[in-house]
Amino acid sequence: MDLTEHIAAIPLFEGLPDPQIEELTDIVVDQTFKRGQSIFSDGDPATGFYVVVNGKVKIYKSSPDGKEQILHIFGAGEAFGEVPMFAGGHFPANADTLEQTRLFFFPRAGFVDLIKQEPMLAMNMLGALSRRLRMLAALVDNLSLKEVPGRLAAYILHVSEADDSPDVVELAISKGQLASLLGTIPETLSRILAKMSSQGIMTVDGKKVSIIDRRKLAELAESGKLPT
Amino acid sequence: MDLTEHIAAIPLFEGLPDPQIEELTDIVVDQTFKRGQSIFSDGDPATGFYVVVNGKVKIYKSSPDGKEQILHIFGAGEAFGEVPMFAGGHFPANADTLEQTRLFFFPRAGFVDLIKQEPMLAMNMLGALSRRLRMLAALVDNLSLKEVPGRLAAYILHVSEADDSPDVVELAISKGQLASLLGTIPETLSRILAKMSSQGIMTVDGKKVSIIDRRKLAELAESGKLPT
DNA sequence: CGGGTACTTGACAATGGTCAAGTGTGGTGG
DNA sequence: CCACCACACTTGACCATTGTCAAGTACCCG
Repeated sequence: MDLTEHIAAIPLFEGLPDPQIEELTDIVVDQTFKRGQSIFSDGDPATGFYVVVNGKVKIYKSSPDGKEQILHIFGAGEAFGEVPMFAGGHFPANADTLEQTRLFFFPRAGFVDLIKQEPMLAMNMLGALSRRLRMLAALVDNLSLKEVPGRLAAYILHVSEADDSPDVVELAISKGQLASLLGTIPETLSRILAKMSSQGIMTVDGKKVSIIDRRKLAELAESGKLPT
Repeated sequence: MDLTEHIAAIPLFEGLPDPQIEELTDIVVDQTFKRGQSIFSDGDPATGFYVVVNGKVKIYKSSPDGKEQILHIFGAGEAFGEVPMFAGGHFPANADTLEQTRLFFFPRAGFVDLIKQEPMLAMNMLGALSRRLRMLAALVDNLSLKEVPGRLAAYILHVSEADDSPDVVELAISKGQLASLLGTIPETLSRILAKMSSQGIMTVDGKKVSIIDRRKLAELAESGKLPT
């Protein structure tokens, strides 16, 4: 699979005529990062945006004392770092790889012109940003209106549903990262997993979570509380 | 000031050629809401989006037991409810007026076509969504990584800076709404305002907040803690 | 077979939410 | 013009959730 095919396969570029795909192929920068490397940091000036070819990237905010809140985790085919192209000019958060990751970097120069010429590209971009807004709104909802057990329940259900609702789901990320995504710390997550297991809601074995009582899980996700 | 002028003055439509402005004038629906009315609810199917002519609108999520988290507050000239036009099809949150408010409603039909024809409109829309993402990312950062005093400090500074940094700022919203915006409740906000006053950081008189020690406020906003 | 990282568990402290009871204050109607 | 009511805000006592600090265990990678 060569560069052009890779680029044509990116959802963001779906429906783009071939000449434009070629144009993108000319400007793309192919980069590979090792696990745990920083791609950019909050406040860095942005000179373009990225698409994940393979691997995983976390977008996160961090506080002076080292705590992190993950905003998104992006996998193959997903774009990130577009916001500064349309507002600001500097990245609004940090990006690190979670594993070895291959990225396509598209320099800003010229890309904006391409959008202006290609309504399809603009629409795809609008769709991508809109979905992202939806996700962030859901995150705020969770952080602010649910307690940790509720957030965890919602997450498990979300993963299960995204995978056609099997009762056994595999966590794609480490528990430490999951804690950061849920806005808590590993200790708390660990305790809550233990409590949910002991209450017969699910079983946990490493990264494998088996849902036993989906109804109780759903209740919990609706801001219900875990009985003591 | 007639409809066309109003529409031409909306930032989202900046740079649009006159014929398109006329087109918008033909499809716009002019609506007026009283204070405290619901414009749409989380999950409602969306048939278009809105622009605030005057007044104030809060966009918020709410939990089954009635708690609310405000995501945004929009004033004159700002658009909201565009997300479902590009992703989903239903609103991702609730919208209520905070005071008597006049809105322009733009039906979805035709609007998407207009975007495809007018790169300028697409760019404006991308800018609007990008700024919104930035704001939400900042909100998540605050909710997750700062305690309430820090969030309040950041809010006060933000308002002050948006107004060219005067030392006396007027709260645009009620303290109850501010509590919801900061992800807390009126009781807690009240206590923290009292504490900050007694520590000589600022004084509060109704909706008027006078910043006394801007340095301490800035420290606090950087995730510092309020000394007991 | 190390050695470090990830995870778990325990005891403790504290932020902030709940419940309850005031204290204004502005708007309305008598 | 004043009384009254609703509503926004404040204050106090209490307690639940969750973060902190400190060990200890399991596990993966080299």
